[in-house]
Amino acid sequence: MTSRRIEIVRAARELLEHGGPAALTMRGLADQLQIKAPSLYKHLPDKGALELAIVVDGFEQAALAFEDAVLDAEDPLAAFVSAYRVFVADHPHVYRLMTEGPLPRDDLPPGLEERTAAPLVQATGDPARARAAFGFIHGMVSLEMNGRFPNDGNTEAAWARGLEAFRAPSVATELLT
Amino acid sequence: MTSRRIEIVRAARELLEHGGPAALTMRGLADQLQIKAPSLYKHLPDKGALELAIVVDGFEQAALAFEDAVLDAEDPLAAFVSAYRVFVADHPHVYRLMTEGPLPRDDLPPGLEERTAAPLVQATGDPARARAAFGFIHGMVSLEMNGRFPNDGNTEAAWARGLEAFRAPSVATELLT
DNA sequence: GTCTATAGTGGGATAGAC
DNA sequence: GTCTATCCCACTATAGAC
Repeated sequence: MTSRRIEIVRAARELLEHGGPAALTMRGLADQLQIKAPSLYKHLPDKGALELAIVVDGFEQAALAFEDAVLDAEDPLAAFVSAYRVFVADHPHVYRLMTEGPLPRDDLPPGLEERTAAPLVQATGDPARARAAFGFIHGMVSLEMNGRFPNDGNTEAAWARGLEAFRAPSVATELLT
Repeated sequence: MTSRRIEIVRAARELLEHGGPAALTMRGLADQLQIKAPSLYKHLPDKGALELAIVVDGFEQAALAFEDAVLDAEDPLAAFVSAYRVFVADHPHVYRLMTEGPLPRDDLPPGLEERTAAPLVQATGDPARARAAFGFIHGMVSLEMNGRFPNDGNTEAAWARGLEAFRAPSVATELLT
């Protein structure tokens, strides 16, 4: 029924991923679909709805990837970070759209944000540590994405430091403190 | 001689800070200065040069603030973070311009980037730890700026965790390990 | 579901006179 | 250093026919 809408959103996402935000225009999207721009408005109220749909898709895909990564992992935080970095590397512009600017929480499917965050909370074992880890991970991928780090060995070393700092304490470690 | 250019850049910065990136247009800037838009092009080649000038100003101001904060501080990392958060809170849109997208390194005054980063390297005592701390700090301020965190107590707790994790080891601590 | 035609807005930038 | 006049571009979105 609304399968046309799904096709449109998927095409929009490809356009965004390949050409960045500047490439995501109603005209360009219509061209890609070999229709005319005004036809899009039969399926979507406006451009904001299109961007929101891309963001929701992104969160759903990320949630699945994170859940899968943490499941049965020996080191859940390392597994989470690895999955996170893959997601960002594969869809940098979608990630930007998901994280830059305010999040339209009221328009997101209920529970989606929490679901996406849950694997990290599990991997860190503590809400405050999860938040610190989230800051670290988001900052690192953002800076990497924008080419902010020299290409020496220090970036991987920095990742390792962060993992060490925010990993949920193991039983053995807890006995020692 | 080029004092007019300085006035223009300052007005542009105010426009950006108060109205966000959408408010920074050549027309709006001209209005603010009570001149006509084409006159701006006698002082600046194009809009890119204007944005670059704002970014350079931002780095210089940040470098000064960071250097001053770390100087003689009992806890240099805490002092650095505090100064960093103040800078971002005071100039969020300038900070965005400075950090989103690639950095035009070749057009920056030589040494400015290094100078801005130096206080953090000093406060962490190690390049890899500095990079991890930078990731953490940038991620935290970005997420705070975009209203990504619930307004519970966990955000300040997360800041404290990060400080603890990336602080340069004190002599006393080193003797214990 | 798609089209044509078009409105309406806003933006960056140049030429050439004063 | 500023002006007027203007160009050219791109975009979102609507009305109404097929």
